[in-house]
Order: sequence, then structure tokens, then C-alpha cells
Amino acid sequence: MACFALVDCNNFFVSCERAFQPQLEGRAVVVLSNNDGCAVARSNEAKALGIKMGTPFFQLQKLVASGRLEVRSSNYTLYGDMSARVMGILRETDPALEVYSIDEAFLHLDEVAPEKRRELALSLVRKIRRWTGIPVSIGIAPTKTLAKVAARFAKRYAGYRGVCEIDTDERRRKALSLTEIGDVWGIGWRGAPKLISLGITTASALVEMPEDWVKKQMGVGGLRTWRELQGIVALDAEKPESRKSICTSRSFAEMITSFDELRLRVADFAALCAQKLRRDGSVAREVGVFIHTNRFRPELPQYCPFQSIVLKVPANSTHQIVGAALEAASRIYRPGYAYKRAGVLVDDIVPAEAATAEHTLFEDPEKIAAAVRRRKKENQISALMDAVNNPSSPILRLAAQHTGPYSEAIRHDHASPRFTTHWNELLEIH
DNA sequence: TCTGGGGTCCTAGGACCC
DNA sequence: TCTGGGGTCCTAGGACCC
Repeated sequence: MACFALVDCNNFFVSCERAFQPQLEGRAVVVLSNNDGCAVARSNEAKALGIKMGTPFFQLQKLVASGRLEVRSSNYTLYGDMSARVMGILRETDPALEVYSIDEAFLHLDEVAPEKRRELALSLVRKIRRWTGIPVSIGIAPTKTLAKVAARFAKRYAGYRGVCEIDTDERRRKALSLTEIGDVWGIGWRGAPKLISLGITTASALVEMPEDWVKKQMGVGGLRTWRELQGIVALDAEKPESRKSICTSRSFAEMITSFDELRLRVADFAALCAQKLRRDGSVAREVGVFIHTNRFRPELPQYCPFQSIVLKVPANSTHQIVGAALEAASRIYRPGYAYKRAGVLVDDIVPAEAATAEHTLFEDPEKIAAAVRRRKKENQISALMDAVNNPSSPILRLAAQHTGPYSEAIRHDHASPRFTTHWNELLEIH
């Protein structure tokens, strides 16, 4: 029988902050989204205060002022590095682990003798805590969806010491009966109320429904969840080769009205997309831009257009991607609106080596040759930029981009240092 | 005053084919 | 009055995940 272990970092962003700021231990701590917009991670103490995921920061100001709550701006450089450390430790146990998100990974324990699985997981919990400072919970079960269920119990009950295993049918039934339907992986904010209205309030109630009812009510995705909850593997093990689309978008600290200002942001986002494409060894055929007014200000005129441009030849050079993005932006920009957010999305992505030029029969061979030469030069420039640039604050940029640090346009009033990735911000011990 | 960002997959419906 | 049938492919939007 298959066996998966889900390793889930507890309150990951908060735990990363605590690893270098022990004074946060035992306190209510919240990590804020980009722009210090809303809560995206909460310590257990913060959850106990009733703070919900996504709570706007301005609603938390009183708690902060009264000293009952600590906040930190998100520090993705730090979290990315801490994640890599945790995944590196896990990879020693299973080189083929599936990294599911920045704070979660699935290990395959099929080869580990059943009676040794729990001990192995306990040792991983201890090792990760000791080597990185990050507390993790591990759920072990015959399917990924059940491993998720198990991990919730591992987190909830201290007696498990961080590891919960669903290894018998009796335990599976018990766990499902104690799991609310909305807490099941794959049942979202739309599905849960619908199922509850149909009388399905727990995972066991769902499992007891007939297959065709599930298919009819929930589609093939729901059917997979239903199977997984019974212990039948229904989720694909294959990892995607590479991303199919890449999006870089941000909200702005202030609202932007002028095109000159907006195009600087769009150029930055496009440059980041190009950099991500090159890192993946991919090229994209389509470059899209969206701009959004502030949806939380309905009294202002709203405008949320999207425009994409199809490139003649798939590309990943900063020149090509930025050029197309600015063209798209100029087509959709309208004066008279206050823009709060924008983004660049590159789509129709293929591996760089698979991309071939498609010239039309009627194009002038001279022009084609000139285009190929230009392209080659742009690719060389991009390669040089990658060799020189620090991603978070690139030195070499196009003139179309803005000149300050990327983070300048974003509010980060409560940022902690990049303890592990920046020479000037290393932890100091006195 | 102030409300995140980055993905994947599925489905329904339209365009198109013979 | 009456207006094929069956299939594929693409796309936009929705639902879900963290």
C-alpha cells in the first residue's frame, strides 16, 4: 500500500521570524502581506486572539498599539531561504520528495517498514527544529488527502509530538468523523457551504455518499477527494515539468494615475517575468498586462482591463518581454482612473530549446535575418544581466524601468532583516 | 487613510470539422 | 409546421490550493 508523509511547517512565516527573533516566542505574532495589507500568517497566540487569515492590517492597529500583538512585514527572501533549508533536510530522506508549496512537502514512505515510519517522522521533526528552528507537523497516511487530515491532528494535539499516522481503517474512520467538511483538502469556500446545506458536515458523511452522487454534485475533482478519503490513491504523483504561466503583480502603496508612473511598474514586473522565464529555461509566446483600480473604493470609477500580445517568436529576453508589456499597457491605459494594482502575465510557455522561429512565407529574408541578429544580441544582454544582478535589487536594468530598489514602491514598514541572505543584515550576537 | 500574490485544473460553451 | 449528428480543440471563467 502506498504511504505518504505530509510535512507541514507550523505557521511558517511566523516561525521564520521567530527563528532569528526569539523575543517573539510565546507572543501573538502576525506576518503581513505585501504592502503591509493584511495578515497572511499568524502564530497560535494570534489565532487565539481571534485574528483571521486576511484580516486587514488597519483593523489590527489597536492590538499593536496596546502591545498585545507583534507584526512583521513579509520577508520572502528569508522565507524562501528557510524553506530551502527545510526541503534540503527532507531530501536526504526522500530524494524524490514533492515540494508542494513554500512550507509543505510530500515524502514517499512506501519503502520504509510500517513499524519504522513514525519513528522516522519523529526524528525529522526533531532534526528540522534543531537545524533550522522551524517547528513542523507530519501526517502519515496511504493517500495525500488523508496525510493532510493526519497532519491537522498532529498539529492540534501536543500528545502526538508532531506526528500523526493514519495506518488502520479504524483510525481513518475516527479521523474522518472528527474532520469538518470544510477542513478537507480540496473542499473550498464554495463547496463547503453547499455540502453542509445538503447535510454533509464531516468528512465521514461525504465518504458514505454514493459515487455517482459525488460525481454529480462535485465533479471529477470531488470524486478524487472522495476516493482519497477512502484510502484509494487518486491524485497524480507526477510533478509538472515547468510552469505553464508566470505572473508578477503587485498592489501599489499609493494609487497611480499617470501613465509615466504606471509604465515604470509594468516594466519592472515584465523584467521579473523575463528573469523567471530564463531561470526556468523557458520562453513565452504571449505577454499580457492587467491594471486594476481600487476595488475597495467602489465610489471611484472602476476599470480592470487586460490585454495580451502574441509574440512572433517565443522569447525570454528582458527587451522582448518588457517591450511587449509596455505595448500592451499603452493599449489599455486610460487617464482619469486611479490604479492600485498591476501585473504582467507571460503565457504559452515552452522550453527554450523547443521554440522555433515561425516566419511567414511572405516576409523579407533580409528582415528575418536582421530580427534574428537583434534577438541574439538581446539574449546576450539578458544573460549578462542575470550574471550581474541580484534579483531583489537589480543593478542592470532597461531605461524603461525605474531606478530605486524594487521594494521601494511597496510598503514594508515592519520588515525584519534578511538574516540569512544579505551580508549587511546578518544576525549579530553580542 | 488602510484590504496579497502566484499558481493549477476543470468545465461549459463556442468555433470548427466532416 | 419543419432546421443532422458527432466529434475535437480552444478559451474564459470558476474553483481550488498555499
